[in-house]
Amino acid sequence: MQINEIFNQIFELELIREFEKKAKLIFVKEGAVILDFGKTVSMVPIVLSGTLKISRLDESGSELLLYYVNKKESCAMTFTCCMQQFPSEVKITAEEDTEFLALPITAMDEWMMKYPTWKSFVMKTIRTRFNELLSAIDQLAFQKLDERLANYLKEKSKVTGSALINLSHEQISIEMASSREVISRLLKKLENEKKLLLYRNQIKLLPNFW
Amino acid sequence: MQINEIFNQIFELELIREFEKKAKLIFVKEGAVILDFGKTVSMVPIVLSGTLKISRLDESGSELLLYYVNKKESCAMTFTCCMQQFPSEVKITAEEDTEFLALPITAMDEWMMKYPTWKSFVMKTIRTRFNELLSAIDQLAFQKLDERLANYLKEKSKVTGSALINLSHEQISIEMASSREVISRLLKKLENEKKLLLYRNQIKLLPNFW
DNA sequence: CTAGCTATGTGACAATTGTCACTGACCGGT
DNA sequence: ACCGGTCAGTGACAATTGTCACATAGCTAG
Repeated sequence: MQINEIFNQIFELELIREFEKKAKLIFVKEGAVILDFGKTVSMVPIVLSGTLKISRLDESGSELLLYYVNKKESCAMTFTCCMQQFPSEVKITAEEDTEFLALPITAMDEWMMKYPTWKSFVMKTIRTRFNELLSAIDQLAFQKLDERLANYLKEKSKVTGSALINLSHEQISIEMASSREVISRLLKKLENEKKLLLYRNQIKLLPNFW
Repeated sequence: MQINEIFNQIFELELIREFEKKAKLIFVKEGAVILDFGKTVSMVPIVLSGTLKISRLDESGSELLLYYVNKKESCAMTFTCCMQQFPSEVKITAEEDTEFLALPITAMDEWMMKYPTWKSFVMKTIRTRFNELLSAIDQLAFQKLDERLANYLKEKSKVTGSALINLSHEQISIEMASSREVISRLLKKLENEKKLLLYRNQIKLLPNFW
């Protein structure tokens, strides 16, 4: 069975059975909002295929990309929020068409006790997400926008597994909490340096970029 | 007994007995480095009195204050690092003379299983620290330096419980990953707005500041 | 009291980023 | 092929932040 195939290297069979019994399988289209900022966390997602995007909003509507949740991964902040019934501090969006298991929050605690693999999965998730937030902080505090942009493009390329990035300059500027014109300028600079090619709604990273 | 007094509202007696048996009581002077960036985490601190400062460094030696650990609190990142034996991503310094318990990392896991109050303490710590990192990100991404500075001063004042802040402009600029002259300028502006008074190595926040 | 260190104040200027205004390019639907 | 919308390019300028140079003030050890 599909779920089994995906997780049998990570979790014990018994836990996978629990997934099959208690989790809901959900399919969302690219762009769908799975959990909005401030909403109550009602489940913990664990991705089967596709990618979820975790981002932070401020009052004025600006956005900032924090990290991606890929296949076999989950989001640390839903763990900690849900275990104590707090509203979400982040927004979760489908970066592409995505299939995930919605784990019931009521089971989280029980599974932590019962399944060592689940506990270590939770701990590992928390640790890696902490590090991703620290990395976001590093970039904001210590790097200039051009370095951040290069990094952003590398991340996108890694997530999609392609050197082609299908985004408008405006979308990029939103995810980086900057402005469209600035991003256009910096991209143009990178194009002049022969590191990438610009098209409408698309950027092609050249070998030189890496 | 002292430890009991501090923690008997939070933890079960049996766990406090474990503290007394297995934890080491450590006293450090202001400015002491408890754990340096990249070093192996050898214990989890839990503060009895005073304050620890958690900060992030980059390669070039710049620093950025992340958050404080006050009385009865601990640092989430040492939990997750130590449970899986990873090097520290942050630097821990004594913000003032501080007394803390050094909990043995070997006991963390066992206590999580055995003491519900410990488990919920860990979860609560992780959640609040996540939120503090998110708040740091918010400030870096969405706020200007003058707002960040005002916020920084408020935090300092809250931690020390005083409207007098004993820091040079240079120290502030380091913790905020900015430069001395810029901080001087912004402080001067705040002084002109009658929000604070500037002295050598000291800043006095006025009622108007809040 | 004074020499010397450290802290602060400040003007001038540079670099980075953001904003505004406008142009033309591209693209899908008719 | 044309229309209307979205997207990208660009110059001019503003705002923010960083850097440099130097002056001055305050503190402390001797």
